[in-house]
Amino acid sequence: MANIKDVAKKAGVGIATVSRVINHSGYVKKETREKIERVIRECGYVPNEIARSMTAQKNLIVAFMIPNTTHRFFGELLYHVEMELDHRGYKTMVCSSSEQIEKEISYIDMLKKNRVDSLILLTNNDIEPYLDRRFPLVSFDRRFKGIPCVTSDNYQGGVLAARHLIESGCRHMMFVGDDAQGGKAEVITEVNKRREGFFDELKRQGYPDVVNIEYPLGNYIALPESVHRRIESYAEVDGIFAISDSVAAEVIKNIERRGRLVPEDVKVVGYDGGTSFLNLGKRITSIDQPPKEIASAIGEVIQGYYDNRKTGDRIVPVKLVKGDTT
Amino acid sequence: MANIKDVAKKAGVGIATVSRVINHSGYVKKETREKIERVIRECGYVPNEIARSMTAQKNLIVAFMIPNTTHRFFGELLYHVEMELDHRGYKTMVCSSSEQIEKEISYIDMLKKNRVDSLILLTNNDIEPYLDRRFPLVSFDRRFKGIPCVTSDNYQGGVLAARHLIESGCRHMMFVGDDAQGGKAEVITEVNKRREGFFDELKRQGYPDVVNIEYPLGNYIALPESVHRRIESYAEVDGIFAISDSVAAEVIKNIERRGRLVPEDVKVVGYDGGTSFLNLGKRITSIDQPPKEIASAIGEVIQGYYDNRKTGDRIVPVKLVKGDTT
DNA sequence: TTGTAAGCGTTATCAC
DNA sequence: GTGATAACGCTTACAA
Repeated sequence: MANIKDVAKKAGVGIATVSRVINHSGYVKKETREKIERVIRECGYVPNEIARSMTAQKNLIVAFMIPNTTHRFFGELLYHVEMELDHRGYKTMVCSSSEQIEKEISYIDMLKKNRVDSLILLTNNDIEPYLDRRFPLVSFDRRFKGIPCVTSDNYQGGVLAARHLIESGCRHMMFVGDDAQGGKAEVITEVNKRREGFFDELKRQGYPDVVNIEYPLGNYIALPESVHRRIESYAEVDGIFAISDSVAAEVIKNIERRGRLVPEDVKVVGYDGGTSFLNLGKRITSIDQPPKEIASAIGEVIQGYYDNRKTGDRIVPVKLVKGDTT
Repeated sequence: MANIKDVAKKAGVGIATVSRVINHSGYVKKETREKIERVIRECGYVPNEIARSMTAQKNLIVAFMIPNTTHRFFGELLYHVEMELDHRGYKTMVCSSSEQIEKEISYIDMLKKNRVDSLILLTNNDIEPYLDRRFPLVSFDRRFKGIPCVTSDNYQGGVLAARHLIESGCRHMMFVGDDAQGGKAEVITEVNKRREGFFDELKRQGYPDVVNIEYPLGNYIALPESVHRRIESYAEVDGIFAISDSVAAEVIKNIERRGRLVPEDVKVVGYDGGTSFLNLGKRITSIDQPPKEIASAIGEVIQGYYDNRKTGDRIVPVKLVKGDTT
């Protein structure tokens, strides 16, 4: 591959002039420029980005640390984040952690190594001790002191779910969701606010007795059989708010397997929305947290770092989208 | 951040010695090494990977060009590819194309720019003119002359689907799938072999009349209403093979909406399998193409390039996994 | 064993 | 307008 030196030699100019041409910087006589452009075309020269990163001291790569890309919402979020960053001229490095803190730490280390410029955090592990605020960090759905946080309005989502179930005539409510932090007291994610908002609103509206089904964070896909048994032991429950659409889908499947009908006997609201469960037989009524807008907010924070602007937290509004399960 | 020079100065040695220590290369006296290691620890020195790439002329980054990460199978495949590559010491850059050839071309250009070392191709566009065989390329589900191809055994998948439907008592078969190449004659993907295998096997077993519902490639998610109408116009059909699980899900939903039952009236087989539709109410009988093994095959090809070994095509076996739709 | 110095391919600062 | 030349932070001959 030809490099800038070859081009300069072939064009009979200095490398600085070639650099000016490819960067559209500084003054270059028209003829010189045209000559150089011709040579560049002739030898198919393309500037080496590694060398550029070397002098620029940055590589325009953003790492996205994510539990997996298998979970529907994560896949969607990644898609929009990549689009957003690409649009802004940055590349996205996927970093699936499989929820393992060791992998997460190794991803965080990429910042020191200059492998990536910045990092988007999405985790339920206790990585606080590994975070160095001197690096450009953004966190999704989780507060770390001094690090900008992007999140959907989880609390409001819980409130909306409560109101909707009440309006739909439900009287005995239940919340189903993992405890996210897996018993680790240090870890509190914004996702917990879905539960809080739900409980608070129900209390305000005169429904103080809500069943809370909480279980350790699993693999984001299947719900343990024991959880299903706990759910069905509350025969009077007629309104359920599940922490995510995938949990909702599992819950619905199980309820129907036991012979009760959704939404006739039990109504179910999930969280995530979007196209997540578009081709599921039954469309889940869900609190819609728009991945595109979340990605856009994340993009702004990242851009802020590149522009030496410090940005604050961003809470993205949610709305309830009615489906076939309420 | 401290660099190798700082470390050398603080330790009172030359930078070459520090380099030897961090790379475990060459001879270094024990005491010198220990001294350097202490200094490294003290000032938290970590080698700059950009600079390393500069000399190494490679950055250990692999680009994965993929239509999107929203489609369940793609999300899963990406997950396993990233795991596999990470395991081998390479980083994965996600490159969602949204099926746009312009984006794909810009991703291919990253090779020339040294932004990535190699590229995994997953596309239905006519990118043949943009591929330069001097670069390390791997293609998934698509043959390009001179480029190693990893694919599941699509033909065999079609055969298995045909046999299963016959054994399940179906007599009037249908294939439903996009034409992938969108009418572009130049583009023929391996995915088409699902159709071929299905038709061939049916013919061999004495079912020459198969309905073929073909439509232009869309967004991988929703099936156009017109396609649903074409499907239902064949009232005698009792066995359907869909090109993917997401298409199968759409087809099933529509059939049931019109009042026919799956699998009682119509049996449906999809393609992809895995955990893709795990939390769908009804589990789809599907040709399982294991993303983990595909990722592993891709990893081997990539590794081959780094080791200066040329690898050949890899066809990953598939199997039919019975669900609730047949 | 260890240090000096020449790359790696750019960008940017100076003189001219 | 333009061309040397010094960074950028590392690896690796080659000397010592």
